[in-house]
Formats: sequence, C-alpha cells, structure tokens
Amino acid sequence: MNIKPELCRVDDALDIIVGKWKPIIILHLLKNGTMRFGELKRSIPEITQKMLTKHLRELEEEDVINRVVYPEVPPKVEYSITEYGKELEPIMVAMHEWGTKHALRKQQKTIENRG
Amino acid sequence: MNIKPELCRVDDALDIIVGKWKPIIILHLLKNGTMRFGELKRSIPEITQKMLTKHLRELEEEDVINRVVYPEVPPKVEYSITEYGKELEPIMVAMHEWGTKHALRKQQKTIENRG
DNA sequence: CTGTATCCAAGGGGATACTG
DNA sequence: CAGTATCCCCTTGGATACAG
Repeated sequence: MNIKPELCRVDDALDIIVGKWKPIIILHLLKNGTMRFGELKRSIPEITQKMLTKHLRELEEEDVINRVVYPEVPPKVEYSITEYGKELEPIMVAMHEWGTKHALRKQQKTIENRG
Repeated sequence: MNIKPELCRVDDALDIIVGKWKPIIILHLLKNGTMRFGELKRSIPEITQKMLTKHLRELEEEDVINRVVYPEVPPKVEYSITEYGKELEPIMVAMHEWGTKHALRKQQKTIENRG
C-alpha cells in the first residue's frame, strides 16, 4: 500500500459512482456510447423517471456524461459518456470482478450453513 | 466494455465498500496489517465509537477483516485485513487515482469560474 | 418524449451517556 | 479498553400526479 489513508481520494471517486442506479447507467453508456432518455429508461426497467433524471443530472454535473438536447417536438435528449467518464471503466471492471467473487463466496457460505 | 450491464456485479462490491468511514478503515488495515480498536480510533479522529464499531462489524461479516478478542482485562481486540480483503486493494488504488484527478479537475473548474 | 413537483418511509450517521 | 444504548436529524429513493 502506497496510499496514505489520510490523503486518500477514494471518497472523491465514490461520491460520483454511488447512487442506486449510477453504476448501471454508467455501464450502459460505456457500452453503447450514446443513448436517449427513453432508451435508458427501457434498459433499466425498475428505475423511476425521477431517479433517472436525478442521476443523469448529477453525472452531467461531474463531467462524467454529456447531455445534448435537440430542439424538436417531441423532445429528444441524448446522453453519452465523456472521455473523462470513460476513465471510470477500469474501476467498474475491478469492482465487477471482485463483486462476482464475493457473490459466489456468499452463496457458498449459505450452502455450508444449510448442510 | 465486456460487462453486460444487466449482469453486473459492481453493486455487490459497492455494498461492501460504501459507508462513511469504510474505505479509510480498509486502507489503514491494508497498510498496517493489524490494528487495535483504539489505534484505529486514533488514526481516524473524526469517527465516533459507534460508527467504528458498526463498520468493523459489517466488514467482519463480509470476511474483509478478522476480529480477534484477547480475554484480558482491560480488553484487547485486534483487527486485521483478510487475504480476501487484500483483493480490494486494486479497487482502492484505481479509485484513489481517479479521485485524485477528479478533485484536481473540480478545483481547476472553480478557479476558471472565479476568473 | 422528457421531464417536474410533492409527499412519504427507511436507514445512515452524529451526539451523548452508560458499561463490563 | 472496547464497546452499547438512545435519541434525533438528514438524505436517499419510491410512488404518484402533472406539464411543455
């Protein structure tokens, strides 16, 4: 460990990533590049409009995503990951991998306790 | 991106890491290996006893740390990172690095807006 | 289609006092 | 020394209705 705990910036990263649906929003945009509001909504069936809007605004505020409004009727709004936001990918991958192991581990523990 | 958003396990990792003082607790134990309760408390001056206890219990529950009680008076309790918990280090490092950039970026933005 | 506005419940976290 | 026990506030997020 070469990170000094007192000087650590882990929380700065967590502040951006944490939010019930933020990781999955980021993953969708990392994967697809650009998506419309409704497209995201359909990709994440459980999310409410309110939370999708709120999370998107917060991610935009932190320069993780871009928001482009087309002045049409009906409205069309496209969201895309920024170059900067793309740098979150290694973190996502590392967490996904650790999370996969962890889920497996918990599952095995449950089985042991049953037997 | 080879992670399918619908099958993503990022949240499983976040569930373990998120908590006001959890990252810093993990970093201290990654760095020092083994620490006593009071030693951790002194290393994180702002934390309350209640939250330190709560976070330590949760991390123990997830096998990220070990808790060893020495039956002495006064009591002595030692916490240490598990081998499994050590696997969180790459995530911590990745988040710290991104977080450092992000903090710098926000700082520059503030300066721009002042000018 | 892409949002706002409002109300409400759950729980995370702080302050403080007490204990074996 | 290493915790518990209470009380209390604030934020997060869900449900629902409305709007340009």
